[in-house]
Order: sequence, then structure tokens, then C-alpha cells
Amino acid sequence: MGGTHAEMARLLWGPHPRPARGPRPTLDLDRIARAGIEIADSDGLAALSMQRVAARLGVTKMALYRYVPGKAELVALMVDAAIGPYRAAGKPRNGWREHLEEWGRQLLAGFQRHPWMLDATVGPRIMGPGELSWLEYAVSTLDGTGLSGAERMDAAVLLVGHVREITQQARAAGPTGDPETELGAVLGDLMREHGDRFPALTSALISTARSGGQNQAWEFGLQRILDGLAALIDQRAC
Amino acid sequence: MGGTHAEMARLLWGPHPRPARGPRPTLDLDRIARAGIEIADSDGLAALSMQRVAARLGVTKMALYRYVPGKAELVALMVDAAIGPYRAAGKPRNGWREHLEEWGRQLLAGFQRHPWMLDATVGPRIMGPGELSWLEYAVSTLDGTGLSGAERMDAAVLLVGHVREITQQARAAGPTGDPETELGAVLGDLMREHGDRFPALTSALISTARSGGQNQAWEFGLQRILDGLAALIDQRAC
DNA sequence: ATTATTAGTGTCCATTGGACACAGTTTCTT
DNA sequence: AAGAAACTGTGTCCAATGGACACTAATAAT
Repeated sequence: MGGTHAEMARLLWGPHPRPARGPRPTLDLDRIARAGIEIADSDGLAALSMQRVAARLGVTKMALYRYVPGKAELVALMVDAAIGPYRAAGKPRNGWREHLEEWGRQLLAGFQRHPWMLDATVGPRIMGPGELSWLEYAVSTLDGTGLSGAERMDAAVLLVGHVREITQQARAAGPTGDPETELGAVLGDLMREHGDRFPALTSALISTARSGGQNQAWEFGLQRILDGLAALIDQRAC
Repeated sequence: MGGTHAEMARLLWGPHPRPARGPRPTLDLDRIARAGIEIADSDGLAALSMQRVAARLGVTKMALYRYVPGKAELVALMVDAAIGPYRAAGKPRNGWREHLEEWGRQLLAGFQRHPWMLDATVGPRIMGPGELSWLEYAVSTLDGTGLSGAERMDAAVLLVGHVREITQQARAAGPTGDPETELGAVLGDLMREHGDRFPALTSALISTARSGGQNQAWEFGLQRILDGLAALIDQRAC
């Protein structure tokens, strides 16, 4: 292993000065990260190996270790490159709620473009500049709302959690959107056989049937969180 | 690989009839799962290998494959055994909010007892009876609140997402609770060096300083979600 | 007693992440 | 111009991993 946190920070945050001597490098961190992203996008994070990344770049696996101390660092680079910096699109005259809503939608879109980011962002880790810019924006929208610093952070984290959960659900449902994957079929069988042990669940699922799929779940959670925030902010304002 | 979803379901949901012929098995699924849990509890999911589980049971690695088709299935068993069925503790006269609050606290406690469950529950998968009983309870508390089936499910999922996010934060902060781990130190350095690029974040962190750590974040998100739910329920009731 | 099953073992294999020595390339110094 | 220094990509090697498969021993039905 080559992965201390300090190395990770240096890699994510630079600078990366081109060394003065020696042959010119064939690769750079950006190309490596993009190659990894392409693999993970199409075949999932489990299919990501140093070999495959190297092969895609026309280079030996060991060449990568000249740029990256280990696989964990490569994945961290991929995450930060895949999510990129947040670019606010809305007009700046809107209130915090509109901004956070748009922000959440874009974050969700990012996660769904790169579902492997779910697996890559579990556990303690160091965020890169891109990822941090997302957090920065979310927290900044809550400036002047009367929330404390910790509360503004907590609110952002709460939204991130929701985005992650929805991404996970969407991935389970498969790309079609409805649970007619094999997993969905197995789950159906399961409920048909053991449904009586889970009456509330069964009734909830039946009454659900067709009501909008995961998009509904996303909107529901988003609005509930924003409502909860609004309630607190209003209460503080009085 | 030996892991179709159907096999996973059979393994998690049984039945597991003792075969009539042949020597008596030395192990059973429960003991295997518990051995795995002990390893993951103490050394993390990354340290879980078939070899180590087998060694702890005094048996060869290949013996495990008589019980479990593959590692993925073993992990699924571990998850369901670790979280276990939900046992409602509160008096049944309370309202949905109290029940959900207690439920969330217990779920969080479970995740913090077995932090590796975070890594083990990413991606599409089949839930076991234990896990499903937690979902069942959460959904059942919302019966009769005027929420639709889908909404009741979404509410439960929302809370699970929050629990997961908090667990992740707590794990990053380390067992002490404050960010004085190496990771925390590196993050501090990072903000000291690049803080000017993230003014809102910096100010939020400074004003945070000492305000309660991750417990605060947990309570904040929990109450925000419950407030949001209450708002919707009240609105439906009118 | 024979036979069908089943359980645990031992051996083998491909793949993985990574360590390390080496040869070739480029720039700085003398 | 000529080393020397620093660096790059390659080739080889290794331990550990999940898993396939054949084999022996144990059990119960016939």
C-alpha cells in the first residue's frame, strides 16, 4: 500500500510541477483519471484494475505507479474529476430554496452519470477541490439564514445523503426505471412468499404499484428536507 | 462467481433443510456469519477473506463453499445477522414521530456497532428478513397518517439515508469523536492552505469549532426530516 | 453390504495490487 | 562536448485473493 492521507491530499490538490530532468511523461493525472472513469462508467468499479487502465492508455500497469501511489488514490482522482466543480446555473436572485433544489438536482445527475461514485465514496476519505466546491456552494446558499455554521454544514450533508440513497435505489431498479430486472423479479417472488410477515410493507407496495418510480422518491425526500429546513429558518427569523 | 440473485434469496430466506445423507456438517450459516462479523467488526470489511473466516472456524477455506456460493453471499448473510430484526422498545401508545425517532436511533446504533455495514450495503442487492423487518416497522408507523404507500416507503428510505451518512461521518472522525485523527489534521492543513477558495465553508467551520460533533449532525438531520414529514402529514390532515 | 449423497481437504489457477531492478531519455552542470 | 543526475516506462517477481475441481471419508437408505 502507498496511501497515506497526506499523499492523497498532495495528489488531489497539487501542485504537480513537471520535473526538470528526465524523459517527458507520456501521461498526466487527468488522462489517467479519465481512462479510469470510462472503465468504471461502462463496467463498474469492480472492473477497474490497474491493468485495464494501463491497457487503455497503451502503457504498462507499472507505469501508472509513476503518477499515482496506489489504486485508492486513482479512485480518489476519478471521483473528483467525475463530479467536477459545481457550476451554478440559476439566476442569483433566487432564494436559498431554489438554489439548493437546483444544486441537488445537478448532484443527482452527476451521481447517476457515474453510479460507481457511490462505491468510491464510502468511508473516511479526503475530498478534492471539485467535490469541495459542491459543498461550498450548498453551504453558501444558507448564508444569512440564521443557521449556525454547523447547521449549514449539516443541511448540506443531509442533502448529499438523500442524493446517494436515491442513486442507490435507481441503480437497483436498473436502467429501465421499473423493477423488471432480475433483482426486481426476485424481490417480487420474495414478497409473494413472505409478504404476510410484512403487512405494512406489502400494503405500501401494493398501493404504490405505479406511481412514478424513483423520481417520486427523489422529489419526496428533497421536498421533505427543504420543508424541514424552511421550518427551522422561519422559526429562527421570528 | 457463484452469485445470482435467486441463490442469494434462497440463502437469506431459507429454508435450509439438513440433507438426509452424508456426514453431519460441522458448521452452519449462523456460525459462519458470526465469524465473519467478528472479523469485520475488528478489522474492517477489507480484511475479510474466506481464508480468515475459515481459519477462525478451524476449517479450510474451501469448506465454506459448501455453505455459501461465494463471498458476496457471505457478506449478505453477515449484514442481515448483524442488523438483526428490529425490536420495538417504545410503548405502543406513542405517535409516529416518537416511534420513528426511536427507530432511527436504534438503526444508527446498529450501524455504529458494525461500521463495515456501510461498505457492505452499497449497490443493488437483496435484503434479508432482518433488514426487511426494520423497513416494515418504519413503514408501519406511518400507517394511517394519510401518506400514500410510496410516500411511506420514501420516508423510511430517507431516514435510512441519513443514518448512513452520519455513520460515514462518524467513521471519518474516528472513534474519539473529534477530528484529531490524521485525516482531521490533513483536512485542517487543507483548509488553512486553500480556505480562501471556499469562504462559506471556512466560515461555517470556524463558527462551528466546538458545538457538539457528529451527534449534533445526527439530531439536526433527524429533526429536519421529521419536521418535513410532520408538515406534510399536517397538511394532508386538513 | 452396497450405494447414493454429502462434507471437508488438498491442489491448482487466473487475477489482483504492488515492490524492485533496469535500460533509455532528457536536462543541468562542468 | 561530456558526464552526472534525475526521471520514465518496462519486465520480472511476489503474496494474497476468490474460486474450480478432484478426492477421500462419513452417513443413511436400500
